[in-house]
Amino acid sequence: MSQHHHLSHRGCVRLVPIFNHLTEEQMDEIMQVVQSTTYEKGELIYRAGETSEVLTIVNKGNVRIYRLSDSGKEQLVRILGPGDFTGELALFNETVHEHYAEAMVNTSVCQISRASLQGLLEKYPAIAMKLLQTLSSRIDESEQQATRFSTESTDQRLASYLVDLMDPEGKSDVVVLPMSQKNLASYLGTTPETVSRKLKELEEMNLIKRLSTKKFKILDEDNLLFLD
Amino acid sequence: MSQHHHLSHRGCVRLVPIFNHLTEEQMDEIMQVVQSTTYEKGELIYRAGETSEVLTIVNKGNVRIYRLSDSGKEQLVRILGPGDFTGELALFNETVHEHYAEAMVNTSVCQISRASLQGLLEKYPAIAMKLLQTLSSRIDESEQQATRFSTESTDQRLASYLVDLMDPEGKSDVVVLPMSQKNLASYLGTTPETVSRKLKELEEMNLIKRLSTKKFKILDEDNLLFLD
DNA sequence: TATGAGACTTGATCAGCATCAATTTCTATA
DNA sequence: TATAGAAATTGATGCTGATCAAGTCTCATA
Repeated sequence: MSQHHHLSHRGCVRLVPIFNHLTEEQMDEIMQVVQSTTYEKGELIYRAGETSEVLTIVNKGNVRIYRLSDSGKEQLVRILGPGDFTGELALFNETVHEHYAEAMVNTSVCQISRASLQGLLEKYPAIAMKLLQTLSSRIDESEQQATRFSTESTDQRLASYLVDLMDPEGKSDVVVLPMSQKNLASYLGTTPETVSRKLKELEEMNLIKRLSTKKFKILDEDNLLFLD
Repeated sequence: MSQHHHLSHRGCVRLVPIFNHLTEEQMDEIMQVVQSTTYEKGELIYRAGETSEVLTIVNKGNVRIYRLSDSGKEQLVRILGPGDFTGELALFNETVHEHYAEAMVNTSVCQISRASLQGLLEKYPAIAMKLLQTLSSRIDESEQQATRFSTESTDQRLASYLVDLMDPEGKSDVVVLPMSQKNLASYLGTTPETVSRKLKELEEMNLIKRLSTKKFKILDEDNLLFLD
């Protein structure tokens, strides 16, 4: 693991929703206690089974969070971008990680220790509220994902995913897959072969149009959500 | 909705992990701000789409939390018992509920408003830590559930579920299904017919033995987790 | 710009499980 | 304890999507 301590934690603190509502002075105070670290593409930030004393916040780059099922199959849980954090389970519950966290590209993160965070929470209850908000939303997303797995067909999951990718303002009907079809398949709980076939089907039904390998135009949002 | 305000909130506050680490005086203080309410069997405590200002803590009884998928199918998310709480998404994020919460039997709950809770969090940061712990664990459970849906067969999910039911001390190898096969099917993302058939298969493989309708003896824990 | 490795596509096959339908068993309550 | 309504079982059938295999395409790098 390559660690470089430098002075640009500023981004981290300023970036994250859990801190960026604070005043300048307060953010400066937080910067005192965060540690900056970088990881090379492919490096693991943590592994399932390890303990840890820190919350990890992505500053620059992307991190792939995945799980192994009891039977050893890999499932992509989510992809972190700048401002997202991970490691809360091991941190708050003082247990081991259940995930693997892997840098997808060269990535810089900030880390804050349990003790420091606890101090901040006591001093600034607003931070706790932000954390509670974020975690509640994550529960919601994860439950929604579970519900989709258990009640919807692969077509529908893929179609919902494409619609979710559209920018919420609806300004653009062009979406770009943020990951390979292999990772997408893992995220959607299917295989790369099936993703490829289903994308083709959706195109044949004139619901989407492929613009390039990873770029698609959404032609008919309503019917995408109404498959079957 | 039948609401009875009475004086026995005591149980609620004493019961929940998020409060029961406090001193007697502190718990008394909290009792001042919680409201007790009862729901009859079958009553909805809240619906998806509603807003709400309260966190709901189960005092006595059971509450079924379920979701509807985009296409309208019902999925059981979890079942609350005494000490469990719900409503955090709508409360913390000031959005609408994404769930339905239904009393499975006559149930009494305590509710605490956003404003009161916020006050408590500021005064007692330890409560925030407990909430963060609980929510982190829930994320973990939900992600694990999603992973099981996406990577494991119905047999395996059912078998894992039975093993999870065993008391963690491993003192007893007899488990009792806490819900109907219909609800279990919904929880596991399958159909009642399939649950029935798979239970029969597991019994024919001598991995479990049915003692009564809802009671099973686990004969071979290791192989239950090693199906295939 | 050549080349190899990984990403994606396409085809053929087949197992798992949903669905529909018909009983049988359980259980709450009169 | 009788009985209706719900829950669970069992059977028959068909579809979805996994798997294996054999390509083709893309792109980073020498």
